[in-house]
Amino acid sequence: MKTDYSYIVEDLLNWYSENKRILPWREKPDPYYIWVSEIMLQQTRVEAVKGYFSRFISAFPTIKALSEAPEEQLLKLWEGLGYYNRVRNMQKAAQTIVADYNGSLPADYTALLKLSGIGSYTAGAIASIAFKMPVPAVDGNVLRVTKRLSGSYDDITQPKVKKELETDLLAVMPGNRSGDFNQALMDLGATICIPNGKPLCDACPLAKFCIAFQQNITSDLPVRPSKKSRRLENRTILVLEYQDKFAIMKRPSKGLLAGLWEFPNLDGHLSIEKTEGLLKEYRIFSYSMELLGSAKHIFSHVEWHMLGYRIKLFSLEHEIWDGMIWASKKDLQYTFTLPTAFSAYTKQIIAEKEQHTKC
DNA sequence: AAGGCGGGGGT
DNA sequence: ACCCCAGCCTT
Repeated sequence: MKTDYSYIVEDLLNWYSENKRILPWREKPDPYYIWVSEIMLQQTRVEAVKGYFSRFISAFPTIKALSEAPEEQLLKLWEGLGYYNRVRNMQKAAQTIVADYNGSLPADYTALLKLSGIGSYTAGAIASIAFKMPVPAVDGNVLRVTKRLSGSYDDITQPKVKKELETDLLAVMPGNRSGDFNQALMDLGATICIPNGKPLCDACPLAKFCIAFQQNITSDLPVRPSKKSRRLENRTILVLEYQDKFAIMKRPSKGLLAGLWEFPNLDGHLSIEKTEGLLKEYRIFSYSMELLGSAKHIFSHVEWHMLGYRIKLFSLEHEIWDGMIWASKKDLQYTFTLPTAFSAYTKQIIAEKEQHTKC
């Protein structure tokens, strides 16, 4: 079903000229900056990205610098932002750009789309904002705004629905201000036609065109089927300490939190007795143990209920687990990337006063 | 087409 | 609790 959006263009652009948000990546129209911001913004709110963007650009001022970065440093700069494959894909794309495009992003929608981590939304955003090409950039904001405008009950999780909208918007892209048009839809979605709570239709420049507003059905749109429920996992976290260093291990290279570091942890909630038994199996006899209490972390599709033990070793004669390393407090702060899931335990360590074994 | 993949803020 | 966020990749 085709929908005509030509009637919104002028009012939307006028509204954007007066009301656009001031954002760090809007200060200089460098395609590299636009790209970094768009990757960070995938499924992530503007407010969360602000603190990461400038630090990342300072650390890697050019695509070449990004292409050569050590993975550990990349992940550390991404720590807490989530969806860590985004930054690995971005580096892979940076290497392609250095090899195939002389270190500059191609001003070509199809070429952008082929780069790792760039889908139809991000290709459209870079092409229109950085290169002024007349292509749409359809994200969650744009889907919400347009489905309310047209009063459509389409399921916006269907790829077909997004493709149709891209076609409809392509037909009305303003040739001279395509980037502004795309960003206007997103700013409107983020500040007026908001996702949670009542939209601010009184302040909306498009209310006079909006079917959802006229029919008072904004709270029903857009339509998105409810998500699958999460599965619960109980885990036991071992904060092993020896001479002011802490045991950490690298997670597998695939799956949840791939390649990040973590405290040794086990499936299920282990009692004190079970944990003592486990330590005996590993031939650890000289230690003190303290119950750290529980912590919860919610991912989109899993929920961890964690129980922690702080175990201070008084002697260490042998390896405990393959691949385990001992990290100082500074290493935990500045070098290794630990997911936020463990923050209840890491924060406690970082906050402790420096221990002085001497004197 | 469906599911995996983080973390946080709003209601 | 449940919602969704400047989505993309793999299966």
